[in-house]
Amino acid sequence: MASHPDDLDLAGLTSAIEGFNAYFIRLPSVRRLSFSTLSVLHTLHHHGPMRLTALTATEQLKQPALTSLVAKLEREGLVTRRPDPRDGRAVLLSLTPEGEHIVRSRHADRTARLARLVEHLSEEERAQLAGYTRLLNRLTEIAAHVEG
Amino acid sequence: MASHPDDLDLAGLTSAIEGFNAYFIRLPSVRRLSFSTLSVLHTLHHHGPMRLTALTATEQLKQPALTSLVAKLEREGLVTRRPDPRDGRAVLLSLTPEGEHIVRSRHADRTARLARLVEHLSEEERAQLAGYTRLLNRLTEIAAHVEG
DNA sequence: CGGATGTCAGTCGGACTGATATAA
DNA sequence: CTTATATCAGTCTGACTGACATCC
Repeated sequence: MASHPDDLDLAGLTSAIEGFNAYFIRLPSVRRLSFSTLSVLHTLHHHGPMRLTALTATEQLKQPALTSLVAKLEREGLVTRRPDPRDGRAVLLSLTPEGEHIVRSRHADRTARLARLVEHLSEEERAQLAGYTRLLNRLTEIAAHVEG
Repeated sequence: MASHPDDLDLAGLTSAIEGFNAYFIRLPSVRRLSFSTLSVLHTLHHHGPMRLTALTATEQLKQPALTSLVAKLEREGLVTRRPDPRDGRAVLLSLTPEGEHIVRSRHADRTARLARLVEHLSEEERAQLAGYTRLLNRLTEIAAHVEG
């Protein structure tokens, strides 16, 4: 007799995600980059050019903190700031090629680390894993709609 | 003809995990607790009593930073410090009931948030998701062996 | 003028390096 | 004596609150 779909153990799944993340998040970086810096680079990479206020919504920082962080990133050549042609008050932030490089490089490192883990899985488990990419993207999409 | 197991797109899966984590990590907490604090509580919860040096291995902090962080957590009643009976130099750290409560409470919040997302999945997707728990735990276990 | 966007000033907590006490 | 464990002192980065300039 097949198990009922509602047997899905949400607390157990949550624990599994928490445990895997504790491993997956840790990523020694050559340059010492703060959590906030990496989060800003990640957001700009996926979202494209955006204004400072928009970043306060996704990052966990207030406006003044972002002003100084972005100023520092500009000095380091990771982010460019240009005035918004449509709104004289606003500035548009984008990644420089070097900023893009950091995001891609970290992504590549994570992919390589994941590859080393997957080597130890069975054929069956690898096949199962392949289906989770789509499912995770579904969940992220749903999260974007459900929350803000 | 079934697709070959090696069709597993690791870069795509990595992106999916990164994207989902960007959502899953964010968790507004009533008390203002730093990332490091939460990580220490999480580690002590899962590992049980351990000495300060052992924490420097899992957390991304040096010894002096942990000394002051733990001192603060002790003042706040989240962690207890007692001398290691087997080694006069060392102290053993454990969570107080209140420290345990924080970890459990955050876990419960994440479970509840996940539940709200899962409501929007089809029966088929929910069934697929159920298998993910075991697979993630496998990967975490492998990671513990592969890395240090 | 009222609301939104971003910056400036001052303060504070949290992490680092380097040096130090104590026990194995 | 040497090594390991933890702490103390001083410095610095990064985030906050509150006040402010600028543009819609």
